[in-house]
Amino acid sequence: MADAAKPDLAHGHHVQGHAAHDHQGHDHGGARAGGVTLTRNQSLVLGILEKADAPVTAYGILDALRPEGIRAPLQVYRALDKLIELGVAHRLESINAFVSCQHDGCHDVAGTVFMLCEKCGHAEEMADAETSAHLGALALMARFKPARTTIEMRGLCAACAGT
Amino acid sequence: MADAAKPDLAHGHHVQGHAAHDHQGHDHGGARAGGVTLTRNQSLVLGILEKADAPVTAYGILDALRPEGIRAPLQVYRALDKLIELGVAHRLESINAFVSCQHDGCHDVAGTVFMLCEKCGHAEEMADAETSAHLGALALMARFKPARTTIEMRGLCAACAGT
DNA sequence: CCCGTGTATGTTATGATATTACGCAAGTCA
DNA sequence: TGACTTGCGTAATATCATAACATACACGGG
Repeated sequence: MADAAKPDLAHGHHVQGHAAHDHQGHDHGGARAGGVTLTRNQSLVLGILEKADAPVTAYGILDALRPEGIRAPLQVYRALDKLIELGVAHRLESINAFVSCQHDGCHDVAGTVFMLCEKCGHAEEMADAETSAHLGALALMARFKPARTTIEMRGLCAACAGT
Repeated sequence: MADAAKPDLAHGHHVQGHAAHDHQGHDHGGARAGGVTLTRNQSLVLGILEKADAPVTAYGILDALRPEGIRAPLQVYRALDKLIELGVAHRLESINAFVSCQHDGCHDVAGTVFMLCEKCGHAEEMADAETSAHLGALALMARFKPARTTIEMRGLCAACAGT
C-alpha cells in the first residue's frame, strides 16, 4: 500500500455548493470550508476523469491509477459511487463509462443530456430544463416517481459529422 | 414454454409495418406477406420477451431457451441485435436488459421513454413526441447527429409508490 | 476513557454481461 | 458455378461489476 496509509492532510479536491446531507465523518484533516473534502481514492479517481477528454471506463481508471497504489476494481467503483452521489461525476449507462461533471451544479438538474460521439468518443453534457420538465410531466401523468433519469444520445459530434 | 419446441414451418412471429431495407435472405419458408419472417432463434427470443412481464437479461433469455437448444450467449445476442434493428425489441441500457416493444411502430419514433420500476421491475414504454422534438432541437443546436437515443427513468411505478 | 456507529479502505474471489474468431450451411444473384 | 450475404453453432475470452470479509480511523455518548 505504498504511502496510502498515511493521511497527510488535504487531498487537493474539494467539492462545493452541494446541498445534500452535510454529514461527513472521517474528513482526513482537510479544510472543508462549506464543501466536502474528498478522500484520497475519490480525489485520485476524480483527477483521472477531469484530466480525460472523453469518458473513461472503471477499468481504465483502475489501470491509470495502478501507479498510485489502486489495485482492485472495488476501490474505483466505490470512489465513483461517491463522486456520482456528490454530483461531480456521471455514469454514462449506454457505454459503461464515467465522466466528470462539466458544469458545477448538476446535482440539482434532473434533465442532464449527454451527446456521445461514436467516432471520436467525445461526451458533451448539457442541461435542458424543458426536456426535464416534459419528462417530469410525463412521469406525473403515469404517477411514476423518478429517482434517476438517463438521457443519452449517441451519434456523431459536429466535428466528426463534418458539418 | 412447454409447446414451443415444435418448428413446424412458419416461425409464428412476423413483423409488420416496418419500412426498413426490405431485404431478407433465408426466410425459412415463412409466408412473409409484406412483413418480415423471423428466423427460429429470433422468434424464440422474441417469444421470451413477449411472455415476460418485465425486462429480461440476455443470460436470462439464454437460460429460458436452453430447453430449445440455445446454448451460447452469442445466439441470444445475435437474435436481439436483429430484433432491435427491426424495432420490435428494445435494449434498456441502464439495467442491461431487453424488452419487446409495447407499441407497434417504435422504429419510427426516436423519443421512446422508459419508466423502470426499481421495486417490481416493471418497464413502461411511452413515446413522447415533445421530448423527442426538444432533444432534436438540442442536437441541432450542437450540430450533433444523433443515431440512437436512450431515455430511461428509474424510480417507483404508481403501484409500488403506493400513490 | 472506552465503546458503538458510520465511513472509508484493502484483498480475494466470483458473478454478470458481451464480444472475437473461426467454420459451416443455405439462399441470392450475376 | 462462384461470389456474396445472412444466419447458425461452438469455444474461448474480454469486459464490467459485486459479494464477502477484515481492518482502520473519526466522532460522539455514556
